[in-house]
Amino acid sequence: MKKKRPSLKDIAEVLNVSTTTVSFVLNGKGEEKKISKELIAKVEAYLKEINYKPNLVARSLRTGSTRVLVFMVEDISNHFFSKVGRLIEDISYKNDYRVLFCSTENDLKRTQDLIHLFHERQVDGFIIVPPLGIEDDIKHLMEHETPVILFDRKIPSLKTDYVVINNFEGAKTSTKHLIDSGYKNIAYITVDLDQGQMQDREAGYRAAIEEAGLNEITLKLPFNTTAVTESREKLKNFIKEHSNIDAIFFATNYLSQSGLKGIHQIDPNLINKLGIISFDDSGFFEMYSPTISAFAQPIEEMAEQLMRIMLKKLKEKDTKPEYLTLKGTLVARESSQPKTTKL
Amino acid sequence: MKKKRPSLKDIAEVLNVSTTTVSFVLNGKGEEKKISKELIAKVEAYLKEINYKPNLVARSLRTGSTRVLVFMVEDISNHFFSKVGRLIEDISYKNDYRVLFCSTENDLKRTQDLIHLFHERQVDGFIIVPPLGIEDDIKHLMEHETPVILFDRKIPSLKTDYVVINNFEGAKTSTKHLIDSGYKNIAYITVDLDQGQMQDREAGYRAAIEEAGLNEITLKLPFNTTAVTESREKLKNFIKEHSNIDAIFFATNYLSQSGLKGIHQIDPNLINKLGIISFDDSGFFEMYSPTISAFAQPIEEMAEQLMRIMLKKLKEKDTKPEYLTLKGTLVARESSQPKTTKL
DNA sequence: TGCTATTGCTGAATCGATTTAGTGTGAAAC
DNA sequence: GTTTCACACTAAATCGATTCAGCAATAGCA
Repeated sequence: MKKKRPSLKDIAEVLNVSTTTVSFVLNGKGEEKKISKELIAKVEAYLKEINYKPNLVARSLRTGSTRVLVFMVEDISNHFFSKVGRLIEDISYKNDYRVLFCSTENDLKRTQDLIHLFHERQVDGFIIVPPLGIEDDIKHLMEHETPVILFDRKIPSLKTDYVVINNFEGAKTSTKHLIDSGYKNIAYITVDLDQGQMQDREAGYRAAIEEAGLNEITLKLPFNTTAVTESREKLKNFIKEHSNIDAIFFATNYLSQSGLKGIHQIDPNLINKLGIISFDDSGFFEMYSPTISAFAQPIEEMAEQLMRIMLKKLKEKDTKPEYLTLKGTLVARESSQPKTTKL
Repeated sequence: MKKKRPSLKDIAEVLNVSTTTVSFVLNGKGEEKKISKELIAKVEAYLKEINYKPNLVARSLRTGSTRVLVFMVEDISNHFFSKVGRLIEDISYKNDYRVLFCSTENDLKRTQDLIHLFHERQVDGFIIVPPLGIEDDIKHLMEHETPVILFDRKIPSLKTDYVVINNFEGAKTSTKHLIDSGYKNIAYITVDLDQGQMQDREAGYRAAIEEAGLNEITLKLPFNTTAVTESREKLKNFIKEHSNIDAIFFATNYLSQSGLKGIHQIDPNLINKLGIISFDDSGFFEMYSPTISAFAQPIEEMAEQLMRIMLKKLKEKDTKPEYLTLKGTLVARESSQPKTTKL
C-alpha cells in the first residue's frame, strides 16, 4: 500500500505548532526568527526521527527557484563534453545546485524542445553549446532573466556570456606541429557546418599551410549523425584519390574516430604511414594503437570559469556579460611523430 | 527587464472567463466539459497568440505527476548504456514522458543522493542499474508506489521488475568461440565485485573451459574508477608473467578498453598475436585496429521491454513484477579469428 | 503605573495550476 | 404549471511549501 509522505502541516499538527515554525526550523532560520532553543531542538529531533524530506516541487512553486542547472551539449557521451560536465557537476553540488545533462545532437528542433521543457520546469540556469538557429530561443530565456552561458561556440548577435577556446590558434599550432614533424601533404578533414568555431579552425590550418608554403588539401563531410557510414565512404575515397597525402588533421574528435575506422578498413597498416592529429582530445586516443595526438581544450579551466560566471549570475542579476577565450594545449602522441624511419 | 510569464489567471482576466474554462481548453477537455465551440476557439486562439506555456512546477504540485522518468546507470558515457538510454528516450517522448539520465558510477552514496533528489522532485519512475547496497532505498521508493525497474543486474531480495541478459550463457558462448578459433590458453579478466552478473559470467567462462578440458587462468582487478592506471599495471604484469596466454576474455567493455591500452604499451604488435573478446559491445571496438569481437547485449529489445513494463506500471498500480532474462549475440570481428597463419 | 520593545510564535496569503461541486438558464417532459 | 435535465460555465478548494503581517506575553524603562 502507498505511504503518504508527511507534509509540513502534518508535522505541525503532531507537534502542536504552526507550519511557519516548522518551516523556519527546517530552513535553519530558527534563531534568526527568534524561535526558542528548546522548540528548535524538539522540531529538529522530530524531523530527523521521521526522516522528513520536503516536497521540492512545492518549494519551487513558492520560491520560483529549483536549484537545478542544465548543461546542454552536442553529445554528452563525447569525451570532451562529459569531462567538462562532470567537473561542473562537482562544483554545482558544493554550491547546492544539481545539474541535468542532455544532448542536443546539434538538432535545432530537439534543442528548442529541451530549452522549453526545462524553462517550463523553472530551472535556474543554462550552459549551452548552441546549435545554429537557436538565437531566438536563447533571447527568450534572457528576457526572462534566466542566466545563459554559451560554451564551445559563440553567437555574435547574443549579448550573453561565453567561454570558448581560441580555435584559430589551436588549429594553427596543430598544423604546424605536423609540419615540424616533416609532413608535407597535410589534409584537413572537417564538417560542412557554418559554425564560427569550425571556420576559425579551418582558417588556422590554412594560415599554417600558407606560412610553410605547402598546399591545402581540404575535405568537407556532411554533418549528419545518421549517415556516418556514408561519410566514411567519402573519406575513404578521398584518401584513395589523394595518394600523396602523408598526414591528416581532423577538425573534431568524432571525425577522427570515424576516420580511424575508415583508415583501418582501407588497410590495417595505413595508420602507421600517416601522421594524424585531432582537434579535441578523447579517451579513445590514448588507447588506440598507435596513440593519437590531439589538440586538447583546457577542460578544468573551462568548467571553473563556466561555474564562476554562472554562480555570479545567479547571485546578482544584470551583470555585464563576460567573453572568455581560453587557450588549449597540444598533446603530442605517437600518431604525429615523424614516420620517415618506417618508410 | 524581466518579463513575467502569464498565468492562467492573467489569461482568464483578459478573456473574461474563469481559469477553469481556460484550463479545460488548455488540456483539450473543452468538448468533454461542454464548453461551446466558439469559446474554445477564442481561448485557443489567444493561447496560441501569446504562446502560452503552463508552469509545469505548479501543474506537478497539483497532479502529483511530473511526467519525468529517470534512467540511472553505472556510466552514461558507456556505449551500451547510452544506446539503451537513447532508445528509451525516444519511446518515452512518444508517450509524453521526458527522461533524465545520470551516472551512479557504482557509488552507493552517490546513487542514494540521486534517488532521493529525484524522489523529492516527484519523478514518476526509475530505471536503475543497482549498485551493491541500494536495496533499502529502492524498497523505500516501492513503498511510495513509485515504479522501479532494475536493469542489467537483479537484486534477489527485491520483488520488482527487472530486465537482464543471460550472463552465464553469454560468457560460455564467448569462451567457446575462442576455443573454436583454436585458442588454448584463455585468460579471463574481471573485476572483484560481488555482483550476480559478474559471478554468472565467470561461471560461464569456467563451464566452457572445463568442457574443453583446458586450464582456467583468471585475474580479478579491483573495481576502482580512480585507479585505472594501477589496475592496468597489474594487468600488464599478469600478461608478462603468463607468457603462455594466447587469448583474453574481458568481462566488461571498460576492462577491454583499458586492457587494450595496456597490451599496446607492452608491445604494439602484441595485439595481433592474441585472441580477444569482450563482454558488452562498444563503438570503440569496431574502430580499433584490429576490430574487437564482443558479446553484445540486445539493446533494442532491452529498451523496448523496459519501456513496455514502465508504461504498464505507470498506468496501473500493483502489477505483478516481470522478471525478464534476454539473450545476447556474439559479434565476431577480427580480434577473435585464428592467428595461426600469422604466427 | 503606564508606555514601548522585544521575544516567541502563528494565521493566512501566496505561488499557478487542476478539479470538485455547483449555479443559472432555457427547453423538454409530464 | 411544475419538474427535470442538459448545457455552458464558474467559485473555491486543493497540492505543500514559504513568508508577510501581526498578536500575546513578558521585559525594560521612566
